[in-house]
Amino acid sequence: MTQPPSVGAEALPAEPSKGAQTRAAILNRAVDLASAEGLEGLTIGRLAAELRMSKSGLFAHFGSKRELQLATVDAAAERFRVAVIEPAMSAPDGAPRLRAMGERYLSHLDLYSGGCFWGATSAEYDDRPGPVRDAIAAALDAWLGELERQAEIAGVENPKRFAFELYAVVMGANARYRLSRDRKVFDHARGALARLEAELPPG
Amino acid sequence: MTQPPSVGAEALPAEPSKGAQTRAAILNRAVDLASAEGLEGLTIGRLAAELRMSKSGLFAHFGSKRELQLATVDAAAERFRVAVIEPAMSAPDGAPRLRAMGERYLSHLDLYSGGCFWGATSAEYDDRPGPVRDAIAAALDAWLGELERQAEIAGVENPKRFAFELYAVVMGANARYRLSRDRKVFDHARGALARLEAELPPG
DNA sequence: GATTTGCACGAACGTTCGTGCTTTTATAGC
DNA sequence: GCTATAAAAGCACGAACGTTCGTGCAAATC
Repeated sequence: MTQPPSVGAEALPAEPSKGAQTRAAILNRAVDLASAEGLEGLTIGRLAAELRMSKSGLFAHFGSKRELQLATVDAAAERFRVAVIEPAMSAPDGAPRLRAMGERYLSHLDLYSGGCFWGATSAEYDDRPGPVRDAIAAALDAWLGELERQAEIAGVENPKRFAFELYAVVMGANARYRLSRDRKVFDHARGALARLEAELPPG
Repeated sequence: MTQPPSVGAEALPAEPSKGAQTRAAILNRAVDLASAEGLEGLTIGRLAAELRMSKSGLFAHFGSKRELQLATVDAAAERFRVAVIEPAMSAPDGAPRLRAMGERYLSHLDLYSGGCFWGATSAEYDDRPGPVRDAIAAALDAWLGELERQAEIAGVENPKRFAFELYAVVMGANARYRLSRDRKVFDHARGALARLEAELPPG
């Protein structure tokens, strides 16, 4: 399971400590749970029970529920980055990357049991001022900003509107699927993305 | 304040009893509160405090929190019907009514302090099976169904996709505005609706 | 081999939640 | 104006929440 200590070679991801491993496992589960129940509905007791550890032991990793929530938002952002942003970054700037972003988003939804983390939590916190809301807003702003940048590169006349529309279509697909459980909405979303793509100037 | 009892004239909204009035006032406030805090975050104690009545007195009107939640969903549906559906119904079938629906939705958001009730609660309940989820899903299905019907009348080649796109744009505008508080998203949404409208066949 | 540190545990705290009872107050018909 | 009934309040409960505390144990350090 664990590597023998390779003499001399000090890789930077150097054998995470037990605590760090536990923390990562907690946050991994926390992201899934919060996607389904929300960050407020995410309860320390239930999280601990699912991971078969004590409330207090889990609690000690974060010190407060707010810190747990903030760490969960960070973990979700990292997961999103790995599953959506980074793969799309290998596509060329502009139109291809926009296409990759949309498609990656739609396909990465299958990996969650509770739907898109951001769809669930942004609706939950849009009226609850504080650091949690700020963190969620910052993550979404970053994604919208990237979409807008790529739309600009692609030569769209109104990049902000284009970014909004792409966001609305994929997030709407998530929301609609969660409620109807009809996978046809993904076809509709892909159709909408294709229509959006057709708007891009040739180049 | 109260009208003198007009003799002989029995209007159908016949002087609601005290209890019915109180109940209506409770639900009116409950819709606003749930739009901001969610139907789970909606607490009987807080609702009672805001209406300056006792927890138990308010509670007696519904018998359980679940019944309060269901009644709140119904009240929200009624509010939506009055503010969006009915006014749009005065527009002719097809394209004009679709335009009215989108525009009415966007403008009716200003009436809420906590954003669109359905945007908040559908995300909250999409993973909580039960009658509350069913009621929310039914209300949204009804709206989507109406949009689809009008798109069909307007001669759209794929009414389901058209309805989804209209839904995604206006709901996305709500979600995006709640988080960014930038009213420009409504301009983007109206631009997207115009582009969608341009897709309609002439007639 | 002794000591310190990192992690996790169980028990208990105070608070808030929904809910059930009983009593008081307000309303509406004779 | 009295009375039956409906509406609201008062009070207490059990459960679940986040949080604190003291303790046990294992690995690491000296």
